Amino acid sequence: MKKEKISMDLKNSNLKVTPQRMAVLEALDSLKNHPTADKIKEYVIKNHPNVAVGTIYKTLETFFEKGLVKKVKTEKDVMRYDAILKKHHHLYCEDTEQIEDFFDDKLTKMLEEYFKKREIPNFQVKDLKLQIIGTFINKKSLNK
Amino acid sequence: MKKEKISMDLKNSNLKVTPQRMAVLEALDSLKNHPTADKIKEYVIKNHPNVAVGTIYKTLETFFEKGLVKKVKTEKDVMRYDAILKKHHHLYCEDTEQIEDFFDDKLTKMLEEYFKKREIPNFQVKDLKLQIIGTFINKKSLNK
DNA sequence: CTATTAAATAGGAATAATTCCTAATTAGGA
DNA sequence: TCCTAATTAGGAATTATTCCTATTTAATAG
Repeated sequence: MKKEKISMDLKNSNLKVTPQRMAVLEALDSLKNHPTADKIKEYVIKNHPNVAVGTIYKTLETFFEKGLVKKVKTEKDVMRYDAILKKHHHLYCEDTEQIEDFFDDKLTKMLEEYFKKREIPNFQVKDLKLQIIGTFINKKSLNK
Repeated sequence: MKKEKISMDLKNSNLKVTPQRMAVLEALDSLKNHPTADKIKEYVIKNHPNVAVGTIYKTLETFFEKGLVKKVKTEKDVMRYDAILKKHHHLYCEDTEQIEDFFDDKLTKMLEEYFKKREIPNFQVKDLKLQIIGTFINKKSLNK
């Protein structure tokens, strides 16, 4: 069952299994597309009305420290969270807030290979994330 | 002279040349390493004590829209500004706030080539930025 | 099952970053 | 020199996030 997997994730990170943390993980699981803390808050509170906002922020920060979520950096000034841990890159829409995951093992491998050969002075590379900026071409909206 | 170049930049973007905008551009020029709005504010106000904070934010936003600066978002949740427009990538330190520019034309070209061949469904690529995450190896601090 | 205790949470106040508002000023063109 | 749309000052308002402390709770050992 899903809940058991979730509480496993928590235990593996030496975190106590609390309803609040479960709720945040559920939210992250349901809300695709890199929710803001605000969206997560909304979702959590819908199901658990008396979870404190501060708790949600703290929980997200804890998860981030333990590597259970990642933060997505954007040009906009709200932080967004990403629960998908498989290596991937992001497509950023120039015009909207949309951010999509972009999985491409060949690309990832190419980048890794590149930095195996190409040493950067005084810097040790640990992770590589490509920001692919552009526009989504939605066939339906061509006549806008 | 430098000031003339700056006011050219402004005119080319259809922006009026005002002392406030000159001051912000000067600040961006002097403050290397991706200053926060706060650092820019500090610098501007040192030289022009009665420039309003709102004006600085608005000016930065205007510059961003016109493409005179770029925004860099970090996991620490403050926006930082980047006046260097030559194509480049960024080195992010995992442990500190440090962000460095990383120029590598070969890398840039490799990525561009890759996306010329590799079409992404419903998405038109306009820009590619690599986030290189890792740690700076400072010889002096090895004995920490 | 119960007691213990360190960790986690509620609730809201405090802070920090950024945006918004309006009257006054100003740059650039006529 | 004048006109007008654009810009700015100054500060209030908003928004996102962090911080604080008394209370509660999950995990562990007995």
